[in-house]
Amino acid sequence: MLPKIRIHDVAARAGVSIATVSRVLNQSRPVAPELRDRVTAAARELGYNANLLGRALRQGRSHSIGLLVPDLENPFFAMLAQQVSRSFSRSNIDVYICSADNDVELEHRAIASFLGRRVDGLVLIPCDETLSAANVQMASLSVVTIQLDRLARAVETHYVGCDNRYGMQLITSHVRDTADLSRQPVVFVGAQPTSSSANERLETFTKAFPSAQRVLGSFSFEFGRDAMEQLIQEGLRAATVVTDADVIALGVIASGHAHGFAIPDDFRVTGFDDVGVSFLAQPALTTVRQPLDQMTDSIVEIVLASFDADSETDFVVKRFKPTLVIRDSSPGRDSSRGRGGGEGRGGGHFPITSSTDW
Amino acid sequence: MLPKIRIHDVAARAGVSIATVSRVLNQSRPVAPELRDRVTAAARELGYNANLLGRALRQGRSHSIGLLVPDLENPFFAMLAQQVSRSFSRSNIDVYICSADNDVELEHRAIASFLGRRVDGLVLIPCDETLSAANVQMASLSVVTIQLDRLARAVETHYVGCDNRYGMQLITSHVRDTADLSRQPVVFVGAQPTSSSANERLETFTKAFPSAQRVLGSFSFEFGRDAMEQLIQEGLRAATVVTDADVIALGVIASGHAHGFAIPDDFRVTGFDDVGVSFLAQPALTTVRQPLDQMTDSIVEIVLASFDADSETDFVVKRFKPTLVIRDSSPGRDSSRGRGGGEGRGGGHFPITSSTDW
DNA sequence: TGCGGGTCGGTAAAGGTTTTCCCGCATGCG
DNA sequence: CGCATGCGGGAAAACCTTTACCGACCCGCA
Repeated sequence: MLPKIRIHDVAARAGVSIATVSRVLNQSRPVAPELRDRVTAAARELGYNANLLGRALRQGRSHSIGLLVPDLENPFFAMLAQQVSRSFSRSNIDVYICSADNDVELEHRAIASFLGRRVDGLVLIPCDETLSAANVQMASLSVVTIQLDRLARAVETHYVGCDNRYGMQLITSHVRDTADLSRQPVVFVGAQPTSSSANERLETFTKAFPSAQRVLGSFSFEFGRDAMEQLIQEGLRAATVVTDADVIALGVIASGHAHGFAIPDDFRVTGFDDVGVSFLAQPALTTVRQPLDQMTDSIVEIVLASFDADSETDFVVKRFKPTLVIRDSSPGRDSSRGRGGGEGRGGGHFPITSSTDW
Repeated sequence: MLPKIRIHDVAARAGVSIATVSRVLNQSRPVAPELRDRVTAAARELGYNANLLGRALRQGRSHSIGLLVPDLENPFFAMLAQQVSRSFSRSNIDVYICSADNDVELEHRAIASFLGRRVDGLVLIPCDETLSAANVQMASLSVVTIQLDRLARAVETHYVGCDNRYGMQLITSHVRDTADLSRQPVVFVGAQPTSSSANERLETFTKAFPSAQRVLGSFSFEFGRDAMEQLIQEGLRAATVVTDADVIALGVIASGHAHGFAIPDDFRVTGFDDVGVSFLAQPALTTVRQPLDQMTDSIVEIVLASFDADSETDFVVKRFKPTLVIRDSSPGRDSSRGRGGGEGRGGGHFPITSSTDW
């Protein structure tokens, strides 16, 4: 490996002091044009790449933030991660992503590392509403911390997420309006309420359908499939299956198909999140979409604001309204459009999107 | 935010020198039991968290590696990223993930940042076989660099991937063995050969079916859908659609369904990668699976080896054999198992897995 | 009792950068 | 012509840690 060139080498080559080099490269103070040119030339010729450890150590800022997700294989978190990076790419802040692999212990290690490396901010999607509290707490004591999507309530931080209750109400209203509940009773298949999102969605569902059967597990394809498997085993032959995540819904649909049932004729199914694949499921999945770009843009805003304002500002809590996306897995009353579904998310245009007043 | 405690503070509290504290915390030299206890106690009480910037600066090692993926929304890369993290989690090396968002310019910035932060290694999935070469080159000059899945041939580095030619041959043999090609002619839908994976797969396919029609685009659901849309528009009514990625295949299937075709009766479809959702597509997708865990384990091995061996070792090139996973989108001759597909990847057991001698 | 060697603690340097502080020079104004 | 001011450059401190080096002490042995 090539010997690393230090700012000292550039200074020597340009025949100036290291202070001058630093000033030129960071434009932190005006430098005479001639020297400036000599320095830039020297830096270019040597292929100088500043040691960001030294810089960060001196400045007390690393120009980076950490993003910790519970699990990258969950397409919703992958989308979220991609979108966070994208929103920050316009600033000069690097985003570094870590996966906690759904393990509170790994989550702890990752946060400790991030803090040790002096990230300027931390965006966390806590694994567990209660067990992650200590981890989030640790983070928030050292650096501006934003909880995303999921919230460990025990500790006060900034929070950006969607209004899960509202989202689930969109679903339950839709179901009530369009399904024949006597023929297709409502069943809930969702994650255990160990995360705030799951909690809020489940709670809202239960309020709407207090006596409905509920099967609880994890946010995964496998659980959705297994839960449906179980329901069918128990003799269920028709239902409106409300889930709290697209990944689960996709598992449910797959299992339904595997047993020869028709969707939505036998089982109507709804999801949550509007993950990439959902619009090309068979049939395309009715779901609720979170405005990810707005959410992640507001994260950038919070982080940047925290840099200027040394003054202790209040914690920002942003809950974005999701929108209902009706597709064929649970069609609306005017389901006259046959087996449509070619519209997709590619063009960004969805013909049927309700945003019911609240 | 709390004022950060430095090693100096711990030393003061324990009534020892900072050297002693460092020695206790890193176990770099024996320390008298009594002092040791005083130090650990002090560190715990103060909640000391070492500044890893200072440590890295001094040691010349950051105990971290960077992983750069082209796009996290592509579930294959998300899987890969998760698996890389997992393989490294047993070592004491942190994995930091960045997305290049399919942009060679962003890829450059990300690599430069990683290098500036003095990562101990870099795992790269280059965006583009040729355009990324300069970026990979830059990385490989400073730090042990491993190209993963995709290869920018122009620059010599370690490489870990799967044998794409072999994988595509598994597919083409399977197609030849099981499809009625007079009724369902072969069509290829895949990514432009701007990445080595796409290139190798396309080339192998073309060798097997020189005169087959080919539609080229990008590794995305949307492209798969649009390509199929186009084919149907052009009058295609039945075919064996070979793709070079599951994401594309899923788009193809969706579009086929949208137009009322039956799969595999009208269109047989095959994928590549065996991404999480593929087994619960309707019908479950025939594809080729890469042994991800072996691949990422070997990455860890290469990185660790590069630490000990100061001697310049040869570049490691590992191509793992993928395995064919036959499912219902392109069933084998003995398609007696109805609409099976409930087996999934959950249990890790796949009844039909061929690993043809080579 | 004296001395050599081993053990362990402290002091200080080093790692690469930014930034404060100071100094010299030139310019402008009185 | 003298003084004040301002601009721009350099020396050195600071950020936080690890580690090489030194010195002190203790033990055992002669």
